[in-house]
Amino acid sequence: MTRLSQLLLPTEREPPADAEALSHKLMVRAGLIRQVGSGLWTWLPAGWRVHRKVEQIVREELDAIDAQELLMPLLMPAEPWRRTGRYEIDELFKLKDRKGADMVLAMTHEECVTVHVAQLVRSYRDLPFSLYHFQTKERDEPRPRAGVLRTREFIMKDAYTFDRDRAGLEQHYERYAGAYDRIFDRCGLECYSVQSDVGMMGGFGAHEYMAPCGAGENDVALAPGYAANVEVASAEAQPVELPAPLPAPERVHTPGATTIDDVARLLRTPVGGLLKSVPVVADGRGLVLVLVRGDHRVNEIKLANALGAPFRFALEDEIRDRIGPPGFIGPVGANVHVLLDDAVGDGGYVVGANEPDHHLRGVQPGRDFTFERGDVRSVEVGDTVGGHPITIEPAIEVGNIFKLGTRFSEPLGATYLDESGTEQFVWMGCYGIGPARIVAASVEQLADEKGIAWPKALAPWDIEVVSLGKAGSEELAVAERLYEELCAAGYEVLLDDRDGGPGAKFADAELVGCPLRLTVGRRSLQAGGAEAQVRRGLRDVEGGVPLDGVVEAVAGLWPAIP
RNA sequence: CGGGGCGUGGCGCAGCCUGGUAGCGCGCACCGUUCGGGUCGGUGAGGUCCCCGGUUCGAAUCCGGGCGCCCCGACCA
Repeated sequence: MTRLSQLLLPTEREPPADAEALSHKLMVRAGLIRQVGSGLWTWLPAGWRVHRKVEQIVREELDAIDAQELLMPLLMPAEPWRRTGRYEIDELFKLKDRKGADMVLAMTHEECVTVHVAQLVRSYRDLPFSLYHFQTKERDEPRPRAGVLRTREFIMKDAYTFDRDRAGLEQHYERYAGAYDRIFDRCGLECYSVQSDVGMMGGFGAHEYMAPCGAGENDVALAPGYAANVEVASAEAQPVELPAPLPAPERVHTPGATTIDDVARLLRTPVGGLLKSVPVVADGRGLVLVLVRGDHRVNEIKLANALGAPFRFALEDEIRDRIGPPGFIGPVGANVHVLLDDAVGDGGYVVGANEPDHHLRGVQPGRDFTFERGDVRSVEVGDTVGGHPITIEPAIEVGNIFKLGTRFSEPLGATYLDESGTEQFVWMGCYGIGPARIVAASVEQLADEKGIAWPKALAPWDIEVVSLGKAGSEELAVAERLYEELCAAGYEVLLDDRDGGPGAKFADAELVGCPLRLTVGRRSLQAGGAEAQVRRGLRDVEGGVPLDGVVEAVAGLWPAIP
């Protein structure tokens, strides 16, 4: 049913009072989604059409790389989650069935799929293969937000690959990376594949697919030929004008100057000429003094990777006992291992003197203290990659791919026998896409002040035919005819056959955002046709389209419409 | 989990401070009007004022407790 007079398409003039994000406001206003509870949303008919468009693109591209679609349940026994150590995750919804057995609502399906593979795969002859499904995920998020961008229940396409070894996994991974590029491209989304942190899942490598948009939750560092999550990004730091090192560190009185800014002001030194001393305690390594330039910030993820272990910041007492008075600590003369950030260059730096109210200046790394190097700082706007300054943009993660290795096959016993009859663990990869996020990101990226401007690939309907006449009018009769002909030609068409003023109809059409609008009114009928307007950019098509031969005329316009 | 805010017809809000008949705009229904950018006029329907308890002759309003929702941060397998 695509007559607006009968369609449940509740458009609103005003956005919900509590909406912040553009996509949240517009998707509600355009009648695509409606909230049920915190992080819980109903997809109304128009919204669901868009969601299914995305699903179908994903499905076609995955089928094209020989992935096999199946469907696993949402509700499952807790047992496999205990075995993988993930039962304790706070976001996991836990419940009991009537017999008192522990159950969970799957937040992802590694456990489920691996249990099957453990049972079904016997031999290297059974490998490799890959499976995927579109299934609801349940996650008890601490803070759902921004409409459909971060919810407690959502549909995810999750895929899993199964190989006999690492080389097989690498191949599968590359095939998926290719499919993902094609998917986001077909969706008309601006999207970057960025190196990402493997996080607590461990694993052997991961990429995130990031769609830049204002409502994004992640920050991505971008330069020509470069894109990375700021969590792991590396770049060349802007240089700092530094004095040469003094023949020996000079002790200077800096009463009460416990912050970088205090010291820089007092000593008239650029902030980048100070070294910030950050004492941390790393698992298995003990106390480590991390040094970054005064104008830089320690990146905790990069630091953990550089240390090769999780860490925590040192406590005041530990600092006092092992190094010096907090606020005045430094590497010189301290009996502590030093990790020096890569961005620290040559020159005479200012560091804490390890005694109250004093700093040292003219300090030269290497001469005055020994150190280990590491890239542990967060990149900043103005840093460069390959000579190009980077920008940092917010982005929404619309997909990810992840080399799991044997993270799940080991605890769940997914093994096969190789040619020699030796039992081996299956090597796995996992690959996610959130269709709802693609929808929201598309709205964010392409909307204008009038509303949503769908790309052809995602639009709920290809064409909206607007009749400006009331019931029984010639305008409506003509609009009906165009509608029938275009439908018969294979277009998805929405007909605005409501009794209403032109203003309201145009406003709704622009809000809902179908790529092409045909308008049938008295004016256009006198000109012998229907007016045509491309939604993106609101470009009027010169001369409109004729009443006889609309299908041909639209077919002519269609390829040029974004 | 820390911080802030909000719950009053479908939506957006006022009223609360200073207790006394529950209001406005939009939307909706009907009549007329208009008919190429959210027409105009009239009539009308629609509300447990989030819930429970307390104070009071009387509570949307004051007090206590609870629930829900949003935003910022933390978190995000």
